[in-house]
Amino acid sequence: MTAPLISSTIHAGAQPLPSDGLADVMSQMGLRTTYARDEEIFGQDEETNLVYRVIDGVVRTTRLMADGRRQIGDFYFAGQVFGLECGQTRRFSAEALGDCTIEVMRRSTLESLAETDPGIEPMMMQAIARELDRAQDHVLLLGRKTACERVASLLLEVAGRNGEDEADLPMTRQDMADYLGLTIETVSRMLSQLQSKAVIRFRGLRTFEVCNSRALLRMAG
Amino acid sequence: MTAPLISSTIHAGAQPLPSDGLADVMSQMGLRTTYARDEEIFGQDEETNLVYRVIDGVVRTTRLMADGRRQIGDFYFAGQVFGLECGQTRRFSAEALGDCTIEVMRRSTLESLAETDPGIEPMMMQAIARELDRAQDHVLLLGRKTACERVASLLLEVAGRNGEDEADLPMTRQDMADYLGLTIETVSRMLSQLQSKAVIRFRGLRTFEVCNSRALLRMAG
DNA sequence: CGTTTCATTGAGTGCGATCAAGCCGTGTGG
DNA sequence: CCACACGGCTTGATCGCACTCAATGAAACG
Repeated sequence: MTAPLISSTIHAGAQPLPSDGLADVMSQMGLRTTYARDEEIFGQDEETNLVYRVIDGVVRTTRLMADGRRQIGDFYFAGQVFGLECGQTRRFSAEALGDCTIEVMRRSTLESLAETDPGIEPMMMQAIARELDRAQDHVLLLGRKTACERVASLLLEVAGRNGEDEADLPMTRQDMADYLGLTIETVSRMLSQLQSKAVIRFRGLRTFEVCNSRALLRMAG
Repeated sequence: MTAPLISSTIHAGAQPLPSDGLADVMSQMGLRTTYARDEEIFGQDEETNLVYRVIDGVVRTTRLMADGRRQIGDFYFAGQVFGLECGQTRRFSAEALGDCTIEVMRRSTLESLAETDPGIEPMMMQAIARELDRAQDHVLLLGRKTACERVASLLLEVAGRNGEDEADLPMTRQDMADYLGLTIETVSRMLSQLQSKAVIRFRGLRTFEVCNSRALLRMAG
């Protein structure tokens, strides 16, 4: 029986948003900003002197190749911290999927807090650890899963986020495609296919219901 | 001008191996073990109570899907730390590519050191940060690069490792394929193609020379 | 109502996978 | 020493999944 390498020493009280320790600290210090749909929150190659947290809305991090090919690194939902990087310059840009409220704080503030509070650094580590776990799942998805498995995996993730039977896709088909390493047409076809197999059912373009979660889980690989 | 979030407070002296701060600590405490080719160093779902460092040889981390599809997460060369995870159980297994010497230490030892030495935790963070950066590069490679670009990217990485004109591929074609999300046949074809374009030239099956590094860089995307 | 943007669907193509044969270096036993 | 087997790699032929190109449908918006 070993203790976890990283464990928060600050415990959160009741909170309106899903939270981790780092989010708690930020909520005491951060300034709020709003961003419009597709507005850039930070750009590739900018300095990493700010750390962010989603209050409302959804954020994506993206990377562009010279010829315009785009890869989405991750999506960040309400309560999640993003933009905490270790290097000097950003490796991704971040944009608002739709209208967003974001909390910002200086990284240096976090650092000086860490000098007196020994609980801060493990928390930052945990935030990065989550990034790493997700990136590694992403690698398996992109390296070895079929188009159908990729789409099913994303739907599972989104559906798991709000435990209800109805789930909301906050991103466009293009965003899904750029996250899954596919094209919009393939994403659309796989969604239709999953629907024709009665695994999911779409209510609107962005709202779906999981009809057979066992099948969806199996199809996600 | 902001200070880096993570900066080592212990500076390495002259060392025979490429090193980071964490490696220095381990070299004072770790026990050495040898592993034969393809021998498992740790397995998926094991506890994460040990941390490793490559002394000699090369290590790969791999992930298997239920039906046997394999994805290699990364390769670790002499001097690099691996197996430092944040969760309780391992998300990858690790095996020796060829015969290997590995240094092992208990994670709990590292943790207790961290309590007295404030330099340890930033160092662990840096080790994880490197993992994250590499995982994110890997995501772009798998999500948006062509077969040729993927192979070129890997060759660049390997060639960059030893600055000489001749570089050594420590892994089999199958390992390359499972890292790049391709098949051995495609890897082989791309290597032949790069050779026919006089971008690289093979001396043996595992030894190549970069003839046109500009072209290789361009082809890596 | 028209315009614009986003999504679906169809037809055809092509990149990388699959299936299969052969090559080559290495090791083993006669 | 050669004969043979074996594993790793290459090359060829063919297949099929996902991409591309194109048309249509469906919302959102002025």
